[in-house]
Amino acid sequence: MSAKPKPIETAGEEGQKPDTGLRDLLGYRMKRCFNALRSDLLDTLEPFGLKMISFSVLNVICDSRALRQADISTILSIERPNLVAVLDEFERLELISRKVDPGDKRAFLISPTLKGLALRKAALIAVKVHEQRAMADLDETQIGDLMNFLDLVENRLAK
Amino acid sequence: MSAKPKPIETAGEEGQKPDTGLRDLLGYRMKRCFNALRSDLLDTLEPFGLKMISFSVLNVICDSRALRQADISTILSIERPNLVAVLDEFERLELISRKVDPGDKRAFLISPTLKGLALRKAALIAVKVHEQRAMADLDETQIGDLMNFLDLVENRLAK
DNA sequence: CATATTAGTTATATAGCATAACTAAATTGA
DNA sequence: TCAATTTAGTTATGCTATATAACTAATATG
Repeated sequence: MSAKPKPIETAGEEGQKPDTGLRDLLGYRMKRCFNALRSDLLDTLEPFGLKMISFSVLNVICDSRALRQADISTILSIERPNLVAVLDEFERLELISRKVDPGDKRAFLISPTLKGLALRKAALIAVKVHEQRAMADLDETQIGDLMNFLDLVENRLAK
Repeated sequence: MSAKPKPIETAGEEGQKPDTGLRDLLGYRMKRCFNALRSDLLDTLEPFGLKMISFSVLNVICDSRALRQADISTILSIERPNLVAVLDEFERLELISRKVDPGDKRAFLISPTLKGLALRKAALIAVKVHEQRAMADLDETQIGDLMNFLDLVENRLAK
């Protein structure tokens, strides 16, 4: 199961990738892994004109209608200013609509258009293919464990 | 396998974090987790004047002496241009020395100074504390599994 | 109603990653 | 041998992602 290929690495042997010490660190492994995943995901999203953030934003908008911008920020843990350009672009492309909240004229209610819903559907399919490729060496149980471990670390560090 | 575990999501129940669909995606969870980890790690490294990349670079230099810059780039999977400023700063701070390779006058051999070795040692201790905090909810086996899973995903996506 | 808070925005800064193009030195191969 | 190619390091530059301060307009509070 967990049989790790312990590399001993006492002396003499100079491996081609002497990142030995760093390999013990979760942060280092996660950075490497996330980087590979991010790069592949960006390639996957490129045909849809989406990036990581905009993909996430579009998904949230499509899953729960009539959110306010601050809600989206909170849900995705992104700063409000960083959301504005994404929504501006979405609006320009007619993927979403901004409607003034009748009950609070400061706020906008964000809703997906049919075009937005269609784009998200298509992109999500592509992303799921990408994910299956990324996790091809893991079985269902391992995938569940991995997801769970990531949540545990994230929540542990949550301020 | 067509039975999608769709949580129906008709009406009424409005979860506080409706990132439902996204939660199924490894990329989304990993991004959130990595983000939390990265933020905490940056805080950890700040007293040492280090960032994620410079910390990694310093570690590699301290673990295997007399590397060329291109070796460091390859080991850490970073682009050569992005290494230059890091090494310039390290040199300025007298953490490393650049010596022309006698066998190839184009190349520099990078070695840590005593000051560099000391800084890396101190920073590594702090990082290990940070890591223990991050993984406090995981036992040894789970940590090993998590590391392994990350490697599997990274290697699967390696071009 | 005066004050404080909130929603969205603008401007700006930093970290990380990536590519093209340059120079000097080494390699190649005709 | 020497022209052409490749390689090591560098410079310049751009983009994505994240973060903060400060502004405006509207709302909430005391």
